[in-house]
Amino acid sequence: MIDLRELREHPDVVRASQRARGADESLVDSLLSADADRRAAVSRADELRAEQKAFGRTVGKAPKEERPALLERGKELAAEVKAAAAAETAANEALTAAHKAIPNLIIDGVPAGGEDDFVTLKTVGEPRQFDFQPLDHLELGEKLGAIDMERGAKVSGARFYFLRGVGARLQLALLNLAIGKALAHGFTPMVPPVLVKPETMEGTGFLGEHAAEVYHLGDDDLYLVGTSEVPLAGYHAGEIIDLNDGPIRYAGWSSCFRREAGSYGKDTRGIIRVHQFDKVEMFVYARPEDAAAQHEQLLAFEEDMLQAMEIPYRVIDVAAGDLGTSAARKFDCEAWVPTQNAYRELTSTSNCTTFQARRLGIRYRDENGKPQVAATLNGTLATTRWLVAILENHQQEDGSVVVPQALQPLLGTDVLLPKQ
RNA sequence: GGUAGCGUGUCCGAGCGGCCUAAGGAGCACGCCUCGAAAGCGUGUGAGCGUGCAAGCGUUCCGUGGGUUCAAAUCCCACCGCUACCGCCA
Repeated sequence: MIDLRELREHPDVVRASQRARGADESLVDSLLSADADRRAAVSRADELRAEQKAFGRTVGKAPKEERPALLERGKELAAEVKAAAAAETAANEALTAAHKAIPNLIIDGVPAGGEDDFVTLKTVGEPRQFDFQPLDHLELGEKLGAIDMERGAKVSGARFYFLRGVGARLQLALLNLAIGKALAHGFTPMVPPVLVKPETMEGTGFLGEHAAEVYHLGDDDLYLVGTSEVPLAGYHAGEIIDLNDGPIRYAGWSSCFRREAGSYGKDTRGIIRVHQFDKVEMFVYARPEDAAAQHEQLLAFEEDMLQAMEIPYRVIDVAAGDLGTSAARKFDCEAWVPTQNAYRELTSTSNCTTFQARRLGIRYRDENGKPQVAATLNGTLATTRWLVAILENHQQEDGSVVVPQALQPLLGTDVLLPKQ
């Protein structure tokens, strides 16, 4: 949720943000009037409650014979207070609805427009020229005995898979490397719950436009997380955290679950787009003034991992209309996938400024000891999808795959060989 | 899953219908005392919302949500959590 004080003082900034996102500008005026309505309702209810309270005290002190008359007036007051309280509740609900309808304010410099209006910030490495016909990751994975989609489908359905043998080991090595690097950067490793309560899922903003993406267990009213961002953001919900020693940073390792509703027919081959995958995710709580610098750092850590995998990639500044509700800015790293002749997203880091923390009630004390809303950020350090880029970019003509140097100690080999 | 007990401020803990604007203690902060410290003494010590330039004022918050009442931390109902015991279980 955006800052209402900011909205009252600079509604034009909010309008401009909406415009850049291609979102509805009139929502800004709806929110302004809902805000004014609520404040009027609060004032009225407060006044009536004060009157009732004072009156109630006089009843308590009054001599018995005067009470019946006073009780009469008391009942009237009670009815008025009840009505005013109901009006206040309604005004609050209307405000919340209008408030949730507006996505985060974009940061200056974010490109306007939709999915295709991103700006490429840099390109690192050269796409490799093959002197043979490269295989796609699934063919390679099958030759290596690393990926089994058919049995994944047999056991669980479409978009499920087994990683086996060197495939399973490759993923474990990759995620371990990510955790090791995170640890070296001062992150606290976390293995979070992957089932969360409605209020946690709601608070992180995933039940808005992405509601159809989320698995829900009806019998228990719990949600399967699509990223450990959800439990890691919920971790400090409702708390006043201590940021005096700098940002609080976690690296979560979890399985992630996505329904992939609406993506029928897209990326149906292999493990690019699946219902379940594993991920190491960075999550940062920071003072708002430190958020932009933290964002740059998260991006740098992602690039460091990609470089360790020796994969060509580019970094894009995602356009406003493609940011999602909570993000004020988002950088994606896209790795070169040879058989698709395209860059595909491997990491995504978002600066959510105070938007997510406001909804979750995450605050810190400023230098005056006053509680202030914190900023939150997140970024990907490694996922199952990385295997696609690793396998394809490092394949050799005989179907073997060279292991990136950084993973060799973890795998105990410098090359993965096809099964005979 | 069942039964019982319990959920109060940073923490401990009293309170069991109106004087709760929440006792008392601990902790913390500041001041006095001291060469310095401890002890002692004094003062202060939450969050949200509204209003105001501000000091302040008003209101809400005693696990959560409903209800009873002129009036609820206090009574009633439901839910959640914790603890103990019983049952079941990888």
